[in-house]
Amino acid sequence: MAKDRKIDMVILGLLSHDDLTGYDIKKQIDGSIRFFWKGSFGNIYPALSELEKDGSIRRLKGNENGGREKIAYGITSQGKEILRAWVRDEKASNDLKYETLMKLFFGGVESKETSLRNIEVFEEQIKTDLKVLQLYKANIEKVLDEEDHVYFYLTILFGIETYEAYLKWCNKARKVLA
Amino acid sequence: MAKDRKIDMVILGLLSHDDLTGYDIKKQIDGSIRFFWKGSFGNIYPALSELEKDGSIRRLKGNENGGREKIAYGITSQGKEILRAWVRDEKASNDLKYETLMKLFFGGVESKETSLRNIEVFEEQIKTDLKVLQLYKANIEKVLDEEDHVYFYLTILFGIETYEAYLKWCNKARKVLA
DNA sequence: ATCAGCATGTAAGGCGTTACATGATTCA
DNA sequence: TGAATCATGTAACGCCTTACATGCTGAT
Repeated sequence: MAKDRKIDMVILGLLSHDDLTGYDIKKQIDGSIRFFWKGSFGNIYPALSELEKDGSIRRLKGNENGGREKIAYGITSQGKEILRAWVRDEKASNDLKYETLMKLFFGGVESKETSLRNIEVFEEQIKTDLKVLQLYKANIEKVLDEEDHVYFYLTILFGIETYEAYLKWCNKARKVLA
Repeated sequence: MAKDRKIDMVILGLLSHDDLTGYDIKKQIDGSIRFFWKGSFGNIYPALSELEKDGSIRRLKGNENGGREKIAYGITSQGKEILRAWVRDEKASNDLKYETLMKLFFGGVESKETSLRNIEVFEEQIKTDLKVLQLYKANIEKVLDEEDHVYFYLTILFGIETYEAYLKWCNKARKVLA
């Protein structure tokens, strides 16, 4: 196992629900997972190779539709145990890098309008993402009875709660600056 | 200039207020800046060398107290312009990695108690940090009339707003899981 | 005298981003 | 036929973390 490569856990986590290809995994990361973790092909494919090598996942031969090269993976019992051990481990590092906040922190070297503009750009991005989250929320509330959906639901609630806080702050910040 | 090394901007930003040593910079990062950016000695010292080499900062000879080795740096006009150009640049990447959320997202592979525990650990950390932020807030509100303090104040408000949202979410999450 | 904190740096190794390379399939 | 999307990978390069190495200063 890689020492500290969390992308391994994203992969194991996703494969614990379904068999997936690297491309599928990327799509899921870019969908709902991107709100708390990111990944790229140059990241995912090497991780898949290594996870296969040490027996945490296995390559599946299910290539039913013609000659297309498409490699799906499934999790092994070893992989499942590694995933569980990681979930049980209490320590978790939440590493936040807000370049927007940094620009604001040093905003004194430029005009007030510059900082207001930086806040505006941030706000627009948040509004866009918040709409996506609210869509997810509406969709999942229809199927909330299934046990596993609860965990997805909680992460969406987290996103909505924090994004709304961001927007509240944007308004406050505008007033303080003015 | 390094391509995409934001620690350069932290350094330039701090030096735009005061002359500082690498050690001072580290302390400031570990203080108020750590809420939106992090840095280490292995990060800061090489960055200082390179910033000096391309003329964005300069080494100051002010070593008044005896033979102690202590290297303070000051920003140059070139460094100030680089900092300003970066602040003016609208694009900013806010890169958030919440391992806690990831553990929760895949919480279905373990017991409900495990997820509740992970939430609890997160909550405790947030409560600790929120107290620090509220202290900062109280202290800075005494001197808010100085123009430059406004920017620091805004970042503190950001932290408080989001951390309070985290705590609200923790309570919701507990209810949803129960 | 000893220990915590001040102070500067280097080295190894790991991780990730970006760009590139390649080719198949689907739909207009 | 051409473009978009599906699909897998590699290579270069850069950045950061961690651990290590070294020595001074101030307080008890």
